[in-house]
Amino acid sequence: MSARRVTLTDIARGCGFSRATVSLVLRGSPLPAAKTRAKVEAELKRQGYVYNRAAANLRQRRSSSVALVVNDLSNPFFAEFAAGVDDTLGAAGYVTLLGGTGESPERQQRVLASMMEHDPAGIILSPAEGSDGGDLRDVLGHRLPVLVFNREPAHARWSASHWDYLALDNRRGAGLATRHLLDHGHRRIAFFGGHADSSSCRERRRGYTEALEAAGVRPEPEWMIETAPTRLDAAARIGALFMREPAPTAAVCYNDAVALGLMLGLAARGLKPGRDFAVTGFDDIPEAAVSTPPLTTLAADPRARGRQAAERILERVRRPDLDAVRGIVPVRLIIRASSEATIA
Amino acid sequence: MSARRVTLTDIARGCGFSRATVSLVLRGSPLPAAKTRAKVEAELKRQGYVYNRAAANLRQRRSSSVALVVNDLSNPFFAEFAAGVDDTLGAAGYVTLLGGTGESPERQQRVLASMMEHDPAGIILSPAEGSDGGDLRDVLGHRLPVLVFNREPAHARWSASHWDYLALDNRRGAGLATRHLLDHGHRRIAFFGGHADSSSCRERRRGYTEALEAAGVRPEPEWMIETAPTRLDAAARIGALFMREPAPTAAVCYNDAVALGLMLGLAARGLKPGRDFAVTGFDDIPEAAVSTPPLTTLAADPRARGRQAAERILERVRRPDLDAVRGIVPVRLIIRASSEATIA
DNA sequence: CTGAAAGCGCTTACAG
DNA sequence: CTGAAAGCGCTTACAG
Repeated sequence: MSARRVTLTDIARGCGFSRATVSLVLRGSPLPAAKTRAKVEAELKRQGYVYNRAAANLRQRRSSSVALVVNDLSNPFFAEFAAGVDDTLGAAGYVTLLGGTGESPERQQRVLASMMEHDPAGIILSPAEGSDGGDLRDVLGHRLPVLVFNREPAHARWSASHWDYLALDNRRGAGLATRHLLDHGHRRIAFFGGHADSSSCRERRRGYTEALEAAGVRPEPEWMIETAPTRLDAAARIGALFMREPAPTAAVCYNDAVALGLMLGLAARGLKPGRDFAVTGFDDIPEAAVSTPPLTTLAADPRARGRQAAERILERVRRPDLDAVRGIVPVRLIIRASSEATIA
Repeated sequence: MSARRVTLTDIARGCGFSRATVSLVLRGSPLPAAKTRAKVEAELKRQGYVYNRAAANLRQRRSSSVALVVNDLSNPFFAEFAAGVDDTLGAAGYVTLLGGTGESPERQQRVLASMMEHDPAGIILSPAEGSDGGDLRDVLGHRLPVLVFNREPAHARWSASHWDYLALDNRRGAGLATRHLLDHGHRRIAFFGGHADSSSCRERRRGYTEALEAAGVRPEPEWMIETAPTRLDAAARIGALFMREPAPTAAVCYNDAVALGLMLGLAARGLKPGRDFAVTGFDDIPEAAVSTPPLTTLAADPRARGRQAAERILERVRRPDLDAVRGIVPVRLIIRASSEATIA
């Protein structure tokens, strides 16, 4: 099973050249003579040589990996994002170091510390909910290009730094959804789901509030309802919408998972979403197209976002002097039956 | 931005001990005196030292990574699997090297070659469709613990080797679905979707055929219909089911994506799945629970499979002499409305 | 209990 | 055009 790994020294011995010459051949230098190159290459093949990139990186003080730390890989939005990141990194000759945090800031610290020991060239981080900018700074240091995706960690120490930031246009997206419901005649519109202390939830609530106010509708604080951003918790908290008469006739949901949970909860109460109550989501996960009824939502093309994030990080690896950038990605409204409920 | 990284030598200088002593402290050896340890640890903190695991691995001839190469991360089944793998590897102090192949055997060869240069301790591979066992052997060599998940590559050179294999009980799963439809009174049952040359499709077809025969129903070759294992292609090929009278009244589908595509196609023809035509899937992806109607399917808990795969690989890393194992994972039938169509 | 020296598998000036 | 020597950041016998 485990014979010793073939090294450059074995090749040099095998073909009678020095290790330096073999190294030059390996990396395609024009220096070695064609005849030398051919002999070395034959020997490489003969012995089944595999390049040891870790050793090369150590000597060259470079890195050929980028860390991707993601809050929840089982969410299709982040899985697509990860696929996009890996596409672009792979094409550029980098390998992706994957780490999942399961939305736990403590676990995130451990994962990041472990990543740092593996010396990545840069890091793409979709922070766990409740991440603290100071803690992140402590573990990531000042030396490494970092791109933060999707959520802004709490605390100013972070924003004062030189990290890139890429996020969806949450405010405008929620505004689009809210206006869409207003256009269908709704006036009593709730904002359902999400944790009020997460940056994306705050921004979406803001877009919702602004759209209401622009239409002359006064936002009702009781109708901003917090839930965990999951289907289960959303379904459990649906009662909060109907505490008082008159109840809302529509809800802008924090994301698709929440919207799907809300639709299940409505059905359990004998209300048919899309007919008796209008619902919108956010993310356009695959389930949105096949739910009952299909879900009106906002699409952001997470795979393309992943590619964009990876390109940006590679850019900063090549040019560490580059200024940090805040990228806001447009989202587009996908209109489906869940929001077509009309007002009696 | 980029001051030099702090090394063990810097720490040794900073606190007046030798590098050897600092190294012992770092790795928690009992040799250094408590007082020495305290001084070294203070200096480590003061300078913000980060361990360089690549250098340590080089010296120790060990590896602290495991490669995870997956055919399609945007498929929630594999995303969950990846999350499970990463959970277990992370808890054991390993980092996950992620690589996606997009179902292309050529790209898979490139990704695997790149992984090999990063010297993983082992590799978990969910092969791209059409993978060749010989090609895999060429790039992976004989030295590395390998676990193949979900699909069996073509060619005997592979099976003669010492790789672990972990797959769902495709045969029994398809048999369960087929018997379920037979129990509902169906006799004209198609097997819809998948590529006939993939191992999982062959096994599922076999389970289907055996269940029919056990019930005294003769399988109809025209009703084994090939498609790409995607929603889109399945929807496009639905006509093949209705070429000839009498047409089937039910279909065991290769997987959930195919089943969802079939249901869309049925609806487009004015047939209501679950009332006019019975459908079953395979995988229990999240969409299965929220489709119209909800999809009867087979569940295999991909996250638990990922953990299982990672544990197995770590076991073989610790004990390279271990014999290869073929693990067949049970699946369970989840009954939902899509299969409740009754026969007139 | 601590330190000097060699070595993991590469690359990089520098001679020749 | 090719080779001998030093060094990347660690660890590991071996002295003392």
